[in-house]
Amino acid sequence: MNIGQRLRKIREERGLSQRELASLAGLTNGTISLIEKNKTSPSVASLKSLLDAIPISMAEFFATLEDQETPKVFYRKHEFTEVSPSSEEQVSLRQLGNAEKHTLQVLYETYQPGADTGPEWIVHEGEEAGIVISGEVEVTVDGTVEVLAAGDGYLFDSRLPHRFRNISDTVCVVFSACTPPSF
Amino acid sequence: MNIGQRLRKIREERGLSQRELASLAGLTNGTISLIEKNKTSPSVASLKSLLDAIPISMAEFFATLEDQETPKVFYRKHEFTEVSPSSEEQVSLRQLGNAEKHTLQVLYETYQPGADTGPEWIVHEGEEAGIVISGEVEVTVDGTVEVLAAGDGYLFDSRLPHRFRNISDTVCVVFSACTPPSF
DNA sequence: TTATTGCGTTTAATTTAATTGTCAATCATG
DNA sequence: CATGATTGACAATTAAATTAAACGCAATAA
Repeated sequence: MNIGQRLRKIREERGLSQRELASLAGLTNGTISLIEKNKTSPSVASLKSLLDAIPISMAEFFATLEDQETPKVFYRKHEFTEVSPSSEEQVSLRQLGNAEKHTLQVLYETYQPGADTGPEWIVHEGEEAGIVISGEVEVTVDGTVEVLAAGDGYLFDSRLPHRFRNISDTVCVVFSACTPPSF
Repeated sequence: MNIGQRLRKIREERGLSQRELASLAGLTNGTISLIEKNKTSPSVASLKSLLDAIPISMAEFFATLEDQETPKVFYRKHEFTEVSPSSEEQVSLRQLGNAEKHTLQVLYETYQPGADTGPEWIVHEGEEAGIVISGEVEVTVDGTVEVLAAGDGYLFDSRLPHRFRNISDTVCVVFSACTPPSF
């Protein structure tokens, strides 16, 4: 996001010191220093005070901020977002990035023993592929059933009805990709 | 601003409960409850987490929020903003609203004894008028000098060089209007 | 009834933002 | 040079956001 850099930029464009802006906004120079160095995330109320004093609207502030943003490329383990329906306790689907902004949806899937995406068949647009990282999973595609183990993979047209089941007694982890994103 | 109302609206549009959204955003349901009831102003970081989970961009969130905003009409005493140059200690100019958004600039002016806007003449576009609330002030417009007391007023073309001085030993308060705003 | 589940809210404890006061660096001015 | 003023940064304190847990309510099922 880099709120700090953006705030500093527009503040300096207006020729304001931290202290001047602070007094206009009803905050302190110390606060502005911390915000500009990204050492704190200001409350929306505080940021609004600052932007009103400049003045510039919240929408404008974030519009150009988000435009300039370099697209996110790298994701840490904890940054994957859980996207499995909350009802499903047995299956965890952890998605890489925000699929709505991409044509590729990448999932880190965890199937507990007994987990099952059925019995209704999954059908959607696009193609999907995956590779089993650990454990075993039974994959059914258009009537054909296979049990895949670590290192095995699959690739098929998502319009073919399909289903995943963990019929083993250990957790199964699958890494998959799908295009276009289906949810 | 009403961040709370807007957040609740879009959350409910997506059919999410506070708890669901909380787990997606990595916050707690209690926090969302407080935000939606405007009992707290979330940090920008927290709000971003929530909007990313929905998902909707910050710019979008504030764009429609600020569009819907009804223009501010009423101002409390403490909401007047001090606009006199920081160098001037003797003169306080407290402005009603944000002049940049209006064609009318309204000021609540306080002149300490000895206060003087001179010796350089003030000259700018537009017309200005005022009425003395309390105390006395010497007003010079285009060479003509008058001392105005409580109840007296003035109205002139701002392109005429003018100057205000408090030559009495009591504080003088003037209520003035100017169009278009000159600063 | 009597649990049970899911909802939003509230409260006390904790974590974090914001203030206050201070500092060294910078830049004019006499 | 001093000196005074102004700048941004920092440590310690205060204020506020956030958490974690419990609460009350309504809907649903046993």
